[in-house]
Amino acid sequence: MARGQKIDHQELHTTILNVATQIIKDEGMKCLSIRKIAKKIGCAVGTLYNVFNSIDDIFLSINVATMTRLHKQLQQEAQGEPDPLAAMILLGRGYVAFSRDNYHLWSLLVDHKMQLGRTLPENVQGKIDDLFLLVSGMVAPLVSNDREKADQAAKVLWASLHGVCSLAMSGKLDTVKAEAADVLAESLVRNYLLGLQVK
Amino acid sequence: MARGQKIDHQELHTTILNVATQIIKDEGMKCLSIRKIAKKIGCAVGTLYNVFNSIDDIFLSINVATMTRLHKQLQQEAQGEPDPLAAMILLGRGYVAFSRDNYHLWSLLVDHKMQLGRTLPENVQGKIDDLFLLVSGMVAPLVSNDREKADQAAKVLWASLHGVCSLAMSGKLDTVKAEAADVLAESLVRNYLLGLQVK
DNA sequence: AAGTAGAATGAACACTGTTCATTAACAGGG
DNA sequence: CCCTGTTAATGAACAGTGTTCATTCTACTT
Repeated sequence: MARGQKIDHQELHTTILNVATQIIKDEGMKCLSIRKIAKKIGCAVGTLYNVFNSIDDIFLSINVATMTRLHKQLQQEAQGEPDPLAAMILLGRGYVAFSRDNYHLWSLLVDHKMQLGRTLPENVQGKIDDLFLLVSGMVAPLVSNDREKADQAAKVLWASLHGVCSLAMSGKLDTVKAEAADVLAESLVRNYLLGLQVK
Repeated sequence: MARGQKIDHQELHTTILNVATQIIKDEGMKCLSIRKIAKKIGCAVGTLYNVFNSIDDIFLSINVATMTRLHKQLQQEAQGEPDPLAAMILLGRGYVAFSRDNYHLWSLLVDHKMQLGRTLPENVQGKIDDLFLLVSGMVAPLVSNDREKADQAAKVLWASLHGVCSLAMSGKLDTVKAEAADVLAESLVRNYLLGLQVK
């Protein structure tokens, strides 16, 4: 890329994200480096810093995109199922499926951590909230639309689903393979929600 | 340390682990480096490689120690409670407390991943199994001592507890602070186990 | 045509884990 | 007591990492 050449800033932005996303899809986040992106694009490392403040910003942007896709997929997965419990089980299975089908991107999503002291940018937190609200809204009918109860249940379910996928993926659940994760997820969602309704 | 000087191999081993553990406790795993350990001990970097094969081996050794402590603490926490449900709730709270009180060490435990293709050493997998068996044994009385049911429930609970702590710690549960994690954990354990016993 | 603003550049810096030829200290034999 | 292995501590060197910034070149304005 010639010096001083004015290129479409927005275009470069998306190119960087596309290239970075592809590397992560193929090789995982540990194999992503600034120089690798620059080499694949055909520009200098410094150029990337004119578009993103740090490699962390690139990670965060990718995560926002991943969460947007996840949200859409979960919505589609559960929509049309009138029974709230059945819908929530579908959502659980959908989450497991997403984490399996997007292993490296999902790993980035859950493994990436802010450096100590820094908080999540609001657009990232917003996406988290969106996902949380999706779950909360689905749980509400099961707890007499008690907002507080629904929020707590949603937090428990969301975090638990995350835990099941997380341990299943990293092989830390002993003999549990990725295929079995959806069985665990269904057991989790069904029994937790049943338990909530006991008396 | 003078060249060629024969020092107690075992002593150096534990010294390295102690120093590394202290750094992680104070600053987190991202701040641990081979050179930092060497500097604090007062030896060369190469010396560390005579004792450990890689920095990953150091991480794994620390994780084994952490899991041993966690196992002991959970055992103490729940022992003496005759009611299985109440005992399991105690275990859940104990787990949350441990992750709160040992933030950096616990983070290392859950964040550390084998590089692709490599599997966990058997002593590490053994410690995971120990913890899992602890939970499985406690759940058994609640599912008519059905081994298979108990194993599945233990997997669900263990993974879910992990998820609750994980998201609570990283601030990804929105307004949920670390103090509230034990409330979520209790909700999780109680209602899941109640649900399991419905009908 | 000259001047200016802006961005692409890549060398440089301070780090990382890991390797390995060098070298110093010890142990045993003559 | 010296000499000779053997052993292990050493730290420079290597190939990486993210990040910075003075330089340089282009495109646009006056």
